[in-house]
Amino acid sequence: MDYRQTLNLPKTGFAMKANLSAREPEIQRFWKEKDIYGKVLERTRGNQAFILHDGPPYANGDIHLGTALNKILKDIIIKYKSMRGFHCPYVPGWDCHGQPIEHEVEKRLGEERGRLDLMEVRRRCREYALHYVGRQSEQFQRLGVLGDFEDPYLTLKPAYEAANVRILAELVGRGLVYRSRKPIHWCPRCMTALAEAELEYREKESPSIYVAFPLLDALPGRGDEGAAVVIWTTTPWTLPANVAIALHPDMEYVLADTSGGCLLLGRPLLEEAVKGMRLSSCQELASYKGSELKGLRARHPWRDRASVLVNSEYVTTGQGTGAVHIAPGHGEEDYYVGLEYDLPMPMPVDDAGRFTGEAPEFEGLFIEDANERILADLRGRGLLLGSGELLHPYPHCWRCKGPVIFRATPQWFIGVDREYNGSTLRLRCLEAVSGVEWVPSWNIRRMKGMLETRPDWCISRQRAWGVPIPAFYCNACGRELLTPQSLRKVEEMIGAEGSDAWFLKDVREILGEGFSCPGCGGSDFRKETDILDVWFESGVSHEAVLHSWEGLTWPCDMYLEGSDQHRGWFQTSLLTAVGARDAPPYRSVLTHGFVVDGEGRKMSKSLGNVISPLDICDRLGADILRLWVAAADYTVDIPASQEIFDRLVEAYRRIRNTLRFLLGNLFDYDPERDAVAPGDMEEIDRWIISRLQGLVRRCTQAMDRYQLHLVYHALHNFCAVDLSALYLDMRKDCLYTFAPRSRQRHSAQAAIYRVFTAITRLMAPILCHTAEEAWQALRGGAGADSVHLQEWPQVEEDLLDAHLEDRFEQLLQLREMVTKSIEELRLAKEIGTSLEAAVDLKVPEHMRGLLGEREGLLPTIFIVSEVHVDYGGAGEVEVAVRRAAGSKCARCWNFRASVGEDPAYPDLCDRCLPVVMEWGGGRG
RNA sequence: GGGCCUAUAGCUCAGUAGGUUAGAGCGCACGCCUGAUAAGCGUGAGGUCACUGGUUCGAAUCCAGUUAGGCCCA
Repeated sequence: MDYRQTLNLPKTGFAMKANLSAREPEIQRFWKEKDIYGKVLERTRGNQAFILHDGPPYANGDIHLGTALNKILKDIIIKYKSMRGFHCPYVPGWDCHGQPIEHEVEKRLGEERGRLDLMEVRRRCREYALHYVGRQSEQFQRLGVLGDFEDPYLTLKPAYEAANVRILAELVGRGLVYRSRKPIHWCPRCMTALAEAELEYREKESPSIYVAFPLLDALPGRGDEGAAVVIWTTTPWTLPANVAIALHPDMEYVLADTSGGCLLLGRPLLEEAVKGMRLSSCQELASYKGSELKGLRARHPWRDRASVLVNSEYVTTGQGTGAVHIAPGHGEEDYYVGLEYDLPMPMPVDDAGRFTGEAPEFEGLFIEDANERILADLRGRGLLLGSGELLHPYPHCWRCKGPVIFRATPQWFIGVDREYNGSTLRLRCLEAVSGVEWVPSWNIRRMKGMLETRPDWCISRQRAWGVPIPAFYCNACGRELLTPQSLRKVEEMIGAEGSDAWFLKDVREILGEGFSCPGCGGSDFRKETDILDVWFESGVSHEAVLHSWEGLTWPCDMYLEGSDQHRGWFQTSLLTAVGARDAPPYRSVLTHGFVVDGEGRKMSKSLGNVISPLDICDRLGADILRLWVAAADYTVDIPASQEIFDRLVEAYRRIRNTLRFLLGNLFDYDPERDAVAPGDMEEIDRWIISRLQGLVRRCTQAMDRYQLHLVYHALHNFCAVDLSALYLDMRKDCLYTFAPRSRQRHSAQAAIYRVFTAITRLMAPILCHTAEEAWQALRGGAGADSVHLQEWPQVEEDLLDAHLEDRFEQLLQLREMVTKSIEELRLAKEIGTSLEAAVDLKVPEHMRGLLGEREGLLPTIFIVSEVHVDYGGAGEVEVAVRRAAGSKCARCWNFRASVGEDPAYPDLCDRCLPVVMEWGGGRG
């Protein structure tokens, strides 16, 4: 007879094959239909808040692994905190303005470019940004992220735009905003500023010249020998704007008597320079350290002012003479040297790249055309020591393809060292940083280091797509008008109508009456055309968002972004918050590393090692991606590779099958009807319940420290070892073969029920879809609550039984010896399954305490048919395994002497016989 | 070149305050089972703790340097 149907074999609709790519969208629909996000907020309303403020990704392109990692981390933390009872509204946001979008739109315009007016460009940029907001929103939700996706914050919304002006007004009120010049990339043909991303680097042939700057002061310890310091440059046209010559403080400089005169050159570059200038003789006279020469003056080729020798770490030994010509208006490094030494910044070049009256010798000439004249002039003065041509990579304009230049233009700045109320923004920020919790903790070093060295913040951009810098200029005297009062007017307007209004309305419409120039008292103004740096825009998100969505708080509890944001959003947010609101906008800052490949190298198209999160979702499922996030120690680089995902899929399967098996054994269990209190459970069931408490404790501690990978490992280990390899394997005999309503089986089921309902909740923040699917499966689906509406499991101290666990630890050690012995027999082909084995233990007397009362449990622990214990052992435990006596019971597969005792059921053992009788009776 | 950080089995991670033969899971190899079955179980083999030097009775752990890699800056 086939006794299969008399067994309580597992039954469940929870499929072994996950098919996540199809199932997850269904679960997400379920969340949406039931408004689970709203219900979670409802459940926690009135509780303490935990606000994670979303850093806005840029609305350009599809999400990549890094963006996915970031959003999943946030989502896991929010789901966990919500289950812990915190009120966690999550408002996702997008960075919608800025040069990359404008550049993309312009590229697509093609022929139309140039014909479109500013407003049309802005309209198209807006369309473009909103398109990608929609797209990324769907992609984020596909990852299982829950949040207020119906009403996200967008930096292009009027209310958000107004916040920029509000913060700016505060900064202006504190005297932190000023206007000054700074060199930027400039295309003299298009007459426009260019961003780094708009540059195309190509080879260019430039003049390569050596120029003598005769020293006005004597060298230390020497008389006046008419010595000259020699510079090398590829941009002769920047020489009229020269104000200094930079030497490396640690480099050695040689004074040499040469065929070209008495020259000062850097020692490491001496040979090359002598060759470059074709000098026939060169005799060393003296040598100096760069730091010794600081402060000496040289004669400028054309101006009355001296060119002063300064020290700079920027000077390299790669090319040139070790003496670098400095024109602060024509180079970024030059600019910083200028700031350091408080040098003047002449700018004799106009918008069209022509020399102005500031360089009368070359006035009217286009810079490239002037090179020749400059060379001739220098030669005439005897200052040109050598000239040639050089092919080198040089930035070109993406539009007209011509070479671009560095040119100082007026910009707006936030001064970090301006004093107000007895301190500066820099110092206040440094102070504020100490009150913030940095995770990992060493991030405070990085943040402080960057704050200490950062320059003033240039917040203006010569662009169309963004929020205007709402300044006015007096048409009479040119002076700017930017006051808290004028800004309030603009804030009102932008808040009501959006930033387009700035461009559409004239000054009087915006300002109204009552404003006059602080310089000349005039009342005729024009508008600034620059817009704000997008970093300023995202930097005011705390102001724009945290006050404006229900339930959010200022400051918030956490910012969570990649470690690159120390220089980005963490810092810009801190500057605007401390500058305008006198406090940091966040209580804690958590950072993660960057995604790298299996070899630890960064992901890049050129390396061909890029993995798309959307592709992973389609092929493997979002839960696999979430498992990847949870499994990695994200404080450092996060590796991603095919192999890693393969391993994660295996791990996922293990967890899923464990859930499935648990569910399968609960098919006939009713927690109301069949419950068994832990105190009444079988010892083995109390053991797994106790182990479960340890798991809950470990997971809770790890989550509280944001150490997700410890949760993953703990959960996986629990499923693979405690449950699959041990508890469930040992308990199958009871679950399958005991009478369905027997006390022992109910005890096992009650334990399994507790385990199941706990681990599904433990994994819910991470495997949010799978946990939901399993949770629904337990209740048969319809009308069930979401697992995300459940509370995080609590450690039940009274169920934690260290003594019991210790006892089981010893039993499991015995088990290990037994399984090894069984394996020997199996290898010898004497037995197959362990139920074919009988075990004889010879143990010392002192083990009677451990084993005496548990002899009946030993066959279960070892999963064998028979165990005999002899307490007459001397020292070591001796294990002997032999084939079990008796015959195999056709139902429970144990080997029993009792099989065959009942002629009506000759293949049943005495344990199965009554169960079958009852089963038959129950059926009849 | 500068700042911050990382390096433990093929993979993901533990390794508490320097102290026995460095752990886990997965993968792999071999075997078992066929009542978790595109599952489950057992046994086993894998590590010069990146490298070099130092401190110490003793270093994966502390210090210095080197190499490789990441982020930011130049």
